[in-house]
Amino acid sequence: MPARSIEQIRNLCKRRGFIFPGSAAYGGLGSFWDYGPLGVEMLHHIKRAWWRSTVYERNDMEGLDGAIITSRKVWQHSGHEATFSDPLVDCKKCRARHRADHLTSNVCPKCGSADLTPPRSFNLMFQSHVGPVTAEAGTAEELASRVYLRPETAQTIFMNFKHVQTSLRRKVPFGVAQIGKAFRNEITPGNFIFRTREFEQMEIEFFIKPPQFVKEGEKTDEQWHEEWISQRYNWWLGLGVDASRLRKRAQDKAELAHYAKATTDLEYLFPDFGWGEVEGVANRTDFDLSAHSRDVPDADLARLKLEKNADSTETFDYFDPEAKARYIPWVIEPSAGVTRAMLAFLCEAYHEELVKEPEAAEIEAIKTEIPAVIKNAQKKAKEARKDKPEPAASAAGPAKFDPEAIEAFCTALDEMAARLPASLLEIDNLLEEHPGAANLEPVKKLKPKVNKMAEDCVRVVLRLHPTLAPVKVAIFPLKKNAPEIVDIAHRVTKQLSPFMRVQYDDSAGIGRLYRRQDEIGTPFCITVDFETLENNTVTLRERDTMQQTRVKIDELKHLLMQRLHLA
RNA sequence: GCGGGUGUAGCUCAGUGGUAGAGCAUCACGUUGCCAACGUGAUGGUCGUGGGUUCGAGUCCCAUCACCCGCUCCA
Repeated sequence: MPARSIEQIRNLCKRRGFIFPGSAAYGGLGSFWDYGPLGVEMLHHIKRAWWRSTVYERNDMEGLDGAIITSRKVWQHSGHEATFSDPLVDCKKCRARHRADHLTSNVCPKCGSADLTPPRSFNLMFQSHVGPVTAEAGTAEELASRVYLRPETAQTIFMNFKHVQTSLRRKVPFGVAQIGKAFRNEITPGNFIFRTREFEQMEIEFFIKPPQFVKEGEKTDEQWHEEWISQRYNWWLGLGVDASRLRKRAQDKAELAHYAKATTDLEYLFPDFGWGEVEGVANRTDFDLSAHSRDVPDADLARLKLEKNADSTETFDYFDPEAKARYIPWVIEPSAGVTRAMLAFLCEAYHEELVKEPEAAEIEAIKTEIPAVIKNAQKKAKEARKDKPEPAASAAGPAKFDPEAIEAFCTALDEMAARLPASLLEIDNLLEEHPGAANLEPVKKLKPKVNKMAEDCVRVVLRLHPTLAPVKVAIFPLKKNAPEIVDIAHRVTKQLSPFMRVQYDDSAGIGRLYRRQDEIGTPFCITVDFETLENNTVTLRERDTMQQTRVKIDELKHLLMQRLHLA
């Protein structure tokens, strides 16, 4: 069972050095996060896996790394400046939100109240200025020096379409991949690293023939779109996401962005907030390249609802030597979030498992206690049903005791109790999370007992795909007071270090050392023991199965490189 | 931005106006022959921040910030 809540992931991330709150010493800065030693490893692995699959393993892709700070003109002509910045006012009384420039007076059109917030600019782009500027906002001088932190990496790919095409002598169809940071001043960030104001994208602009130039037997824009959707979908599955928690969802007409002919989102089923977009694959047509081009036929401008671009010095077209024609290519854009990917992979990998049989006597004690809890709960449910006409469940909030929830809770608890001890973790979770369990006194008494027992018998393990694991191998001496064993453990560490991230640890008993590594998803642990002294073999312990095999030290590197997909 | 909640040691939390606490974690020493062992000791907190009430504030009041939940928003 993957993570039950984002909170679990957030705690683990902080405790074990994946992700820390940003600017923490000064009280934190809303929704900015710093990636710790393990987080940065994982980010690198995600990005490398993406780059390998989209650039190295194809023959029709090139890479790019564009500047983050970009001319204001880029975003004027891409359409972002206009669509990203409305001055809005809120009515404090009825909470309706209106565009300030649509108001005819200082009165809310909905309820007539004059109690409005001052207009706030909802420009989602972070801006700055190049050079020393003292000019007042909005003046020609200020606008001339204004720059934006890119809100997506895509536009810098468009700006470089011709550079890449000519310098690498590419023929359409081909694509350009970019990984990099993007910034959006989101009104409502949240859900840990799911929506943040600073984030990282992995984007591809794949340039293809416009429909009218597609010949018999060549792929249409729709076919390319489909191909990329399935290509990208499979990438997620290949890195360990279960198909039951990953879906393709085609956006309907109303949802589509102004530039897109079609978009399919890849969504992951997160705990707490459910399906969330981790990647979008859009058919952007020739909108973007046309928008940045100087010479575009009027008919195309009209079709794309674009103004003529007098600022641009370029036309982003392509001479097709076969068709002997010049055209502005269409674009398929697979655009994934690095940080969202990390959250999805962590949620997917998080598991709590029973690894020890609980004490039979304690299980019996709980078994006898549960029927009493159920009986009491049912009594409460009955009382609550009687009280229902009371205003308990009114606008003030949900009732303290919801009879239906309580009954559902009782049914579930009864079923689980029959399956003890195997269901210990489920019961622990049920007592903690089920709405029907809230506020019940006997539950409050039972909870710590179950929780304690569960904690004693459980291990937390990140079943990360080996490619994504921040630490690949941990190396322990079985006994840290045996110098000859410690010595070999150090030597093995040194031997493997150039090829993979390894961790040497001798600061606890062997069991604890294993658990620590399980919690950060280390696929393999190596233990140097007394047998090593006799025959030069070590114990190789696997994270997922906890099984141990003996491996010759000489063969370790080769074996690990294979098992970790490094060779 | 609105409503509700939370904020005390690295983590989980206790502490209802009178000397800042526990468990876990971390570190050191000893012990330890494979899945969260044990002993001894140590480190660690201006109680989110700022103001106020009070002889005295972690505790009461005001403001502010951050996070969580729900709205709103999300080209």
